[in-house]
Order: sequence, then C-alpha cells, then structure tokens
Amino acid sequence: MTNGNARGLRHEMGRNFTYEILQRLGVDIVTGTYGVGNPFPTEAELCKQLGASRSVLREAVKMLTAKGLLKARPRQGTWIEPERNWNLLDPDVLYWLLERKFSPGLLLEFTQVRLAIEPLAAALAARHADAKAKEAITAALNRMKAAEAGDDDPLTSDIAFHVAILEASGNRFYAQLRGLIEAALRTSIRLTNRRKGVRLASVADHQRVADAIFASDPDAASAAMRHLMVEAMTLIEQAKETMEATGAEED
Amino acid sequence: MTNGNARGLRHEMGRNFTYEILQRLGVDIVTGTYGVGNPFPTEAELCKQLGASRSVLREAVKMLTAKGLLKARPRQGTWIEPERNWNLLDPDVLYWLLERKFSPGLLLEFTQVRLAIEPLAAALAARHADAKAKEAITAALNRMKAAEAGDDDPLTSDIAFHVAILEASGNRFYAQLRGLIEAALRTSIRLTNRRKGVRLASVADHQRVADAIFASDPDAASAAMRHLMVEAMTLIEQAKETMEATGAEED
DNA sequence: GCAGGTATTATATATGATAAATACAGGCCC
DNA sequence: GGGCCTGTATTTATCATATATAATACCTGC
Repeated sequence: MTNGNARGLRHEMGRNFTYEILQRLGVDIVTGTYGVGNPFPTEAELCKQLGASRSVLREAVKMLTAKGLLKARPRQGTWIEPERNWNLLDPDVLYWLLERKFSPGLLLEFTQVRLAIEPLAAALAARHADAKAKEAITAALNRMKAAEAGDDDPLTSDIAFHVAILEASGNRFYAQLRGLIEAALRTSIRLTNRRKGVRLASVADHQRVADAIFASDPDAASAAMRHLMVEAMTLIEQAKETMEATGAEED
Repeated sequence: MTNGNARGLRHEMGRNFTYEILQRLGVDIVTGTYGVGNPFPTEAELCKQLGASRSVLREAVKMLTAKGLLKARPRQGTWIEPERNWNLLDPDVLYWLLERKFSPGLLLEFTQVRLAIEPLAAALAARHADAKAKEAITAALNRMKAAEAGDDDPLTSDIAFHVAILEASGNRFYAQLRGLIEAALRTSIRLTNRRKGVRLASVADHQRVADAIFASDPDAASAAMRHLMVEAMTLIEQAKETMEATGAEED
C-alpha cells in the first residue's frame, strides 16, 4: 500500500472514502478550481493528488459523471462539462453550489422555481390532501409556533412546513423539491441573518396557507403560498442588491 | 478472461460497457424486476449474471446510487431505495420510467410541473429574452410550420420551441427541464397517436406565445403558454381515462 | 440471560495487467 | 500545398485478484 498514510484523512462526513472524494471533487468543480490554467487532471494524476486508489477515484468520477459535472473519453481525458449540462436539480449539486460558491443570483433563480411550484402544490394539497398529510402540515406549523417561543428550530420547522405541503400535493415531482428546498433554505438563512431587522415570513402567513388547505380552498391556498414566495424573493433581491452595492462578487 | 464472450454483446447505444450495464440495471430497477421475491443480487452475483467485471459493475452501481436508485453497505448488501428517494428530475431516471414503465399518471404529474414552470418561463422570456434567444424561438416556430407541411419533424420541432423559451427565461433551473421535456414529449406522442382525431396543440397556439414574448408582454405570454399546457394536460387526462376504461395497468 | 469475543459475509479499497479509442505527427500521393 | 493514410503515444475502459473494513450473527463462558 504505497499511500496508506492518506487513510488517516478519512474521518467524519461520508461513511467512506469514495464519498469523501466525491464531495471534495464536487466542491472543487463547482467552485471553479479547475479551469483554463488548471485543467482537470488525469486519473493517475488525481490519484496521487488525493491519495486515493484508482477504484475510489474512478467511482467518484463516475458519480460526478452521473450528475452531469464530468465526462470522460479514452485518450481525450476527463473534463468538466459546461455548467448548462450540470444537473442543478440534483440535491448534491445544488448544495455544493449554494453552500460553497454562494451567489444570490442562483438562490434567486431557485426561488423562482419555488414560486412556480409551491403555489400549485398548495392548491393541489387543498384538493387532495389526506388526513395523514394534513397532520404533517399541522405538526410543522406547531413546530413553527414553538420556534417562535424559542422551543424549536425556526429553520428546520420552516423546511418541514414547506415539505409537508409539497408531499401533500400528491405530485411526486413536486415532492422532489424536498432536498433542494432544504439546501436552499439553509443557505438563505445566512443571507437574511446579516440584516437584523429582517425576518423570515411570519407564522401567521404560513397559518393562512394551512387554513386554506384545510378549508379545501385551492385558490386561497395558492394565493397565500404565492404571498410567502414573493416575500422570500423580495428579501433575496434586497440582499442581492446590498451585496452588489457593497462590492461582493457574483458568478 | 473468464467471461470474454460477454464482450460480444457490447454493441449499439452507450459508448461503452459500463453505460450498457447502467441502462440495463436502471431499467430493471424502475420496471420492478427486483422486489420481495427477487432481491437485488450481491456484487459477485450480478457480475456473473451480466457477464461484467467488478469494476464495470461497481461503477454502474455507483452511478445508480448517485441518482438515488440504490444504496449499499458492507455486509448488508445493495438494495433498491424507496421510490420517493429516486431523483425523478434526473433525465435518465425519468426516461427509464416513462419509456420502459409507462404510466399516464406519472406523465400527468410531470405535466403539472410543466404547467407550473413554463408559463412563468414564458413571462420571464417576455421580459428578458435577448436577440439570440428570440431567434431561437423564431427558428423553432418556423420548424413547426415546416413540420405542418411535412418538411420537418413535428416532435423535435415542438421540443425545440419549448426548450427555446425555457432557455430564453434566463433561469438556469427552468432550462434544466430541457432533458426532461424531451423524454416526456417523446413518450406522450405514443399516447396521443393512439386516437387518430386527436392532435397536439396547433402552431397557431404556439405562435401566440411567441408573439407575446416578442411584444414583451409577460402576462399574455404566460397566459398563452398556460393555454398550451392545459391543452396538453387535458389530452393526457383523456388518454388516461381511456386506458383505465379499457383495462390497462397503472403503476 | 447476557457480555464480549469470533466467524461470516457483504461492500470498500488497492493494484497490476491489458484492451480500446483517438489525437497527433509523419509520410505519401496528387 | 493539400488531402489522405498510417503508426504511435496517451488516456480512459476493462478485467482480474488480493486485502481491508464493516455489520451482523453466532457462540462461548460466566
């Protein structure tokens, strides 16, 4: 074992070495570590650099290929795909981008997705939600109330609320936003925390969504959810302008 | 080489053997080949069954893991994740599902996604589309007109039109629907082709969307696009009812 | 009955050898 | 000169095998 010492690096996080390499490469790729002056290395080269065996490295590269970040051909090497081919709707990819290469622009674009989907999801929930789904919404709302009093986490309870509605919609694609929204909300908190006066949408606004769903009123549910989304988007737009005015970088 | 004869199977399709195994396993998984009576085999077992080496098989399995279809642990084996964890928004996964395990229900749910996104995309396009994006829309529309006269392919020109608008929106997530819509439209053609009288949305309806975008009228663009989406959804709903009435299976 | 060690059996990792694909250079013909 | 063929070098793809690690079941001694 020529590089057994590298095994010492293998600690927290992903259960095994392959997943560590996956994360490492994923982050390096989306943050632009590789580019014109620093092309993506060959398999053998990367093995040396990362202290990984070829099995581990190749499997990580294949996973990144499956997510659209890389492509490989014999003799031509392995290269980073243009960003338009990345699977932005893959939770890992979105997480790497938002967490490690934060840009209000991307968050804004993602919030436009939420603006498109979530009001319709609320309307569908108002039509189709079964007892179990309604319970989940109530539970999440209660957590938000508890969080207001300091007895629960505001972030995870907010996530739980939106996820509960997406799942209540009965649309499997809507429910897929689960992981994406989690990634997005976790990073947008960083943004809104900067300015103290600013807060996330109130519990009352969320309550209105839930009430409309329980009243089986699709239009009201949709409108109430749209209100939440527009509010979130406004916050992000303001933060973006602030960041741009104070001279932060954008992608 | 104990199973060199298997190489003879390696022909069309994916450039290499790993991708063939990926497709094969992906399809087998989504079509329900593995289940209670037929658990997912061990690595060694699958190698034998498919005539693949461990490298090839492991890399394919890792790609499926990256798409949320599989998960593996030492001693516990490799198993199929519950469907709610599959990355439905991964083009490969959606393609396998729609192409090999067709269900009007899933197509309907996906069309709900289009119903949510595409009107907003058209509105954004009306606001932000640059000259190049508008050219692409015009080109696609011309292809649709040519297709009406039999001089182009109706399916690919229709896809090109919707993709052009998604890309004109400037939202990178919206543009991601590209691959998904292609998969969906290719399969929904099968559905609408069954009943002869039924046709896809007219060129005139598409023209209205383009006109509104060129006139920088977001609301009109959104409304015109929503009209297309509702039309498509109605078709699928009818087909679904027909299929259910004639006793076809659903997922 | 239970605590702790041991055997078992999956995947995970490491590594060497060989095959296939293709960019590139060099030589040939016209 | 320009286009075409061909050989070579380089990179990933594939195959094979050995070893490590992890999770579980089992077993043993008390």
